[in-house]
Amino acid sequence: KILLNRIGGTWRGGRIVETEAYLGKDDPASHAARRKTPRNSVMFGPPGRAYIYFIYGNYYCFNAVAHDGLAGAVLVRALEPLYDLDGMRRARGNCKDLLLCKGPGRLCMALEITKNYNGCDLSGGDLVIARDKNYVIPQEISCGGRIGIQEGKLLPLRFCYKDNRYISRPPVKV
DNA sequence: TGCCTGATCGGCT
DNA sequence: GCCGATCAGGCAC
Repeated sequence: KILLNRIGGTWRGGRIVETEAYLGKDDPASHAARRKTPRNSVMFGPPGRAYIYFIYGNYYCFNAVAHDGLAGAVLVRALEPLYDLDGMRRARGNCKDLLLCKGPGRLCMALEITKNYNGCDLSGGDLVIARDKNYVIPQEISCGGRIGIQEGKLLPLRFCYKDNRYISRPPVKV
């Protein structure tokens, strides 16, 4: 799929090449591992919405809510830039094109995704996940450990195109 | 109330 | 590979 944000009438975004799954109470790394709070409430709601949170005092991370009836979401960790690269370059400052969307914080900067989008429906607004019309040949997808966490790090819940140059880090064996 | 940790990045060594 | 910036949430007390 592709992730797009319409900014000033221009669609900006790219192909989703790296994701991580976060489950509910059985996943200690998930924000939904414990009770529902104002911060994580979107993860407990209907699927197809954006769950966006602020992290490390500096960055945003974008997730798509997944399960219906169960808490869960998919973190989008990297995009292959496809649309409005000039807009991404402006939003990211002086940065190599390879790095525009290479990481969850970076892709939110490039697409100007902030907590203002938390809870929005991803199927028909400005921020959308859409079918990739240029998707042709399925690349090999690897499955491994998630990045940046301690608890739950042995669960094989990170998925990325194996040899895509835009993924944030190589696959992690678990 | 206070302390600690974290789904990160960029700069520096 | 290491480290600081920077802050919200979770938890102990």
